[in-house]
Amino acid sequence: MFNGEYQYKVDEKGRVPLPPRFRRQLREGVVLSKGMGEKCIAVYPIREWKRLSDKLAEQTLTGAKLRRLTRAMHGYAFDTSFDGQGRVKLPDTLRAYAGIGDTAIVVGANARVELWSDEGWKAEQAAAEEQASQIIEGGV
Amino acid sequence: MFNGEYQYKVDEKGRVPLPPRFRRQLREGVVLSKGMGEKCIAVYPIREWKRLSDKLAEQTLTGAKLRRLTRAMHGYAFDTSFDGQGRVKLPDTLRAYAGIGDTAIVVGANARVELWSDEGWKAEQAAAEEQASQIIEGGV
DNA sequence: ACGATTGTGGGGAAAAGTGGGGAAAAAGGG
DNA sequence: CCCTTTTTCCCCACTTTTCCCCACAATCGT
Repeated sequence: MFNGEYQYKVDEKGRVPLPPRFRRQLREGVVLSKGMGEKCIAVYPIREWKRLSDKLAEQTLTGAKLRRLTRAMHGYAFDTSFDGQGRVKLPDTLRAYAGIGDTAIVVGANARVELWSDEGWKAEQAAAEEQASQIIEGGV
Repeated sequence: MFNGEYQYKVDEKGRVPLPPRFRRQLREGVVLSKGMGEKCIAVYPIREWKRLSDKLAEQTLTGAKLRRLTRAMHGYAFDTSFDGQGRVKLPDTLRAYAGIGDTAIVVGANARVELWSDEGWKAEQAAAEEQASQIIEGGV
């Protein structure tokens, strides 16, 4: 269970610290991947990643679709771990995809962690707030 | 289990490095073949190749179909290994088929590895992402 | 106020990416 | 069949990048 929002610098070597509170749950390894749909990097504990992977594998898909899904899942995935200072190196492709420059917003999102650029996160926040108010107005 | 996306140069002798993290799983030998359906080169660990090959043999397929599949599988297959620097020589036919010029994208796709041209991979990315988001939105 | 933890930076050893040389093998022509 | 030419394969070498460790300063908690 991850929550909270943290801002960190991305150093010249492309490393981003993970919040100390998160580290215990991520010690066994992490998988970086594209945030599905959103322009961010998703960080999964290795176990959670396997769970998702298995779940998708259960889907009975044939031929081309299965291959595509496999590619989408594993092609963007990158398993790694953090260094002694609790930092992970971001692969260039993912960093570019999320538009992360020299600062990154680390967001706890329940079972996963997300990494955002400042601008991306602001936009997402705005969108989320908008949607939330709509739902609340509507009577949930 | 292969994952991640890497870009490499293809040198003048047609050699492509395999990502170091893949090498241990490929040390016993690799089989290069046509990506089934897609315009890429599939790279299988020799064991995985044998498994697929056996699976194909078990299938109760009638004459012509079985022969076709067998040809498709083995006709373009090329078993080889990588050199001391972790590079494999791409057969010209496969290289031409995948449209690989002087750079190649190496993609981990679970049990196999795929080699793409820059353009081919971009196109496939778009298609795969589209489909994946549909499946994910709809299911998990 | 003090100690422990954390954010940030950087140095250095090791590994990886890239290119090329030369021997062995294969192919081709006389 | 043999010699020449080309290709293949293995190894060496250089440069860049990566990874792991140490260090300092700021912060937090007690």
